Amino acid sequence: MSKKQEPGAAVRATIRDVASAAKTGKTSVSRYLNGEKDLLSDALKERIGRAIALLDYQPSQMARSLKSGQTRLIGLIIADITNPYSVEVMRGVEAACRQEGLTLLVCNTNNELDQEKHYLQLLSSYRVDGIVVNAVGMREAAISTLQQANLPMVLIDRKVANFACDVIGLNNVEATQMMTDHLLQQGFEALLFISEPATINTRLERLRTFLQRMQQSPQHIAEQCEIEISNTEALENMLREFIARHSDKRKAVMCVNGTLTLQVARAMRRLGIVWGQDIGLSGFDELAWAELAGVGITTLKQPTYEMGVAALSQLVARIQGNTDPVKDLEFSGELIARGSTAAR
Amino acid sequence: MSKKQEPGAAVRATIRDVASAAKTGKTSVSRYLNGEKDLLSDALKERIGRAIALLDYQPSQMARSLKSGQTRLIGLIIADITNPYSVEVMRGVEAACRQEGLTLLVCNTNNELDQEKHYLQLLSSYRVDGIVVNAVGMREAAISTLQQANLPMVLIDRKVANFACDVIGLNNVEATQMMTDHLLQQGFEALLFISEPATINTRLERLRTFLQRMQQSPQHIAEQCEIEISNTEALENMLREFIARHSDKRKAVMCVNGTLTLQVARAMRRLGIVWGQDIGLSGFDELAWAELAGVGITTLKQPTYEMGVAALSQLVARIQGNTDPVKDLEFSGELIARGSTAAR
DNA sequence: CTGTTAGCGCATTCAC
DNA sequence: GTGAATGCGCTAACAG
Repeated sequence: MSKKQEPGAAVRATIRDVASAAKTGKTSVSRYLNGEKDLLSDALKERIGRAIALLDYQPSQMARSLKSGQTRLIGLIIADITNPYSVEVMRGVEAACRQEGLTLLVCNTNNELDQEKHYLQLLSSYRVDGIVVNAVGMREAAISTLQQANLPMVLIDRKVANFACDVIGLNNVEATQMMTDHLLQQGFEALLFISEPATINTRLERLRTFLQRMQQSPQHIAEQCEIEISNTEALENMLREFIARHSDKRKAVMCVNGTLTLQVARAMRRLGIVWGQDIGLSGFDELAWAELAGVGITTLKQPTYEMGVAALSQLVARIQGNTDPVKDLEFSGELIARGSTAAR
Repeated sequence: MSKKQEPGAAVRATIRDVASAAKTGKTSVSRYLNGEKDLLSDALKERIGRAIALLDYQPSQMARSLKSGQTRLIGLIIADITNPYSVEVMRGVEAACRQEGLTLLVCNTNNELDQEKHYLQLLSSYRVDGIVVNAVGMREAAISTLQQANLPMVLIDRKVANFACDVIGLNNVEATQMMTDHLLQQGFEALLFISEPATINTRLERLRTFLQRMQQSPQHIAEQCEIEISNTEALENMLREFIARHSDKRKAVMCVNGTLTLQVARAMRRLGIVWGQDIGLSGFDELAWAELAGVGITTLKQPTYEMGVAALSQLVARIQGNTDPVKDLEFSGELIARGSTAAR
């Protein structure tokens, strides 16, 4: 039973190898790596340093974490990495992690509950110090798993029912009012709120606020619909019908998020409907290409980066033992008006 | 010294706790979790199952991996998560991982060499089974680190000089020829190749092919320039001058990647230059909004998802001990012609 | 069928 | 200053 090795698996030097190569004990090597200080004689330090370089030794974080119980790792679970919104938030979290000397591990759940559960489980079992979660939904199935893993956690954008946890998100009421008021001010008379069927609080809050606001202007028409984002046909029909229904009025649509805005714009393009002319178009989430699409698309920009930073900051506080009551951190959005909602 | 606990850190039950709660030994619990099979009596299985549920026990992957030396973890290092191209590749890698029962950990280096080194080190020290890398650059600094970590690795898109490693990428020669030929066929007479200064092979190959192809049509003008993506002013000047220089000719630009195409389009918009009319516009990488930007932007679409799948597939082969000579897997791109390069 | 034992690689008392 | 011994949580031989 000599040092037989698998074809691909290289031999990893251990602390023991280094110790014997440096003709010393494991303790000194460990000290060299951590405490270091001045507890070692120069001669020993020299020998150990050479041995490490020679063997290309890398301490095993596995073993190290097992011993210490600390990983300095943060998990970020994202529902849809395809969404630029999420990516921007991630960048904020990442920058903040670096600041704190933490390392970020990102997991994409692809909007699937199974995956969310899997990653939650995984990160927990690897004993990350904390998790930032952009939850898939607020259905019950996820909740149990989330509660089960009782480690510091912060939610982003989407809340989870019956789960007490800090949440970082947009001030949806304020934002939706801004957007609705903007459309009304620009002279639109019939408004359509388009959303996906997902049962997330973000969608519900925006929709509710929209409807409430519209009730204050009974002379205007408020409609809403839910469509599967991938069902292009349904989307097209919906737009066509909305326009036909209000042929004599100035119409506008409001999309609940950026991904949807993209699909709606595409559908309009296919149908030959021109935003800013035939119809008003606006949506939540800023889009990098918003100004390039025809006369430009009006968006509601979220301070995504700052939100990411705030999420990590709150998480770190929890990790450090902060036990204040659960907080709901709401950020203000910014309306960026473009040609798609220009007044007549 | 009783069970004193830190404020935030919850007590995690260990296998020993479960064993004693179930009035049995650790081995049986371990068996229950792994081998399971039918080595356990029903009564014992019952007891253990209850104990696990009661204590909310979750085995520590740390300890488990330490013992087995296997993590079933794959690391993905991405240079710029902001780039939709990377995200699409990630989705392919992810799907393939799921297929193989592997778990993907994503790290974003933000195009910083330091971060790349850090993550490489980290993933290696956590003994992931393999790494898929979208390298920051091909400068020497990175190479040493890459070589140091001698664990299965596959490169995506960008090669690293002097580092023998499988690479999955686009067939840049073919793709560039397609794009160049397309522009010439559409009647453009002066072509400008715009790229970022980064020293990555992808850029160089595309540029080289472009210049070579243009040499075969001496009657046409070929120019090239490098600009910092964040330097909007330089970009605008460059465009203005190119247009002024060839006022009597049909002109077109070719952007080396999608991020750049976005910036170029923005700059044109600011300058009042209309693509498809004043100038031709095309770029590598498909863009979700390409058809929405004015008359549409011509792009060269890469089979990103498939590339991600292929990358993981090759990595798995290496992990399983495949020692074939290093491969260069090149995928064919697809030219998607849109209004921005329409013939007169 | 089930429990005891011995490490995986490392950090850490505690002696020398 | 330095090193031997112990245990983190878990798996796998090896006995009963």
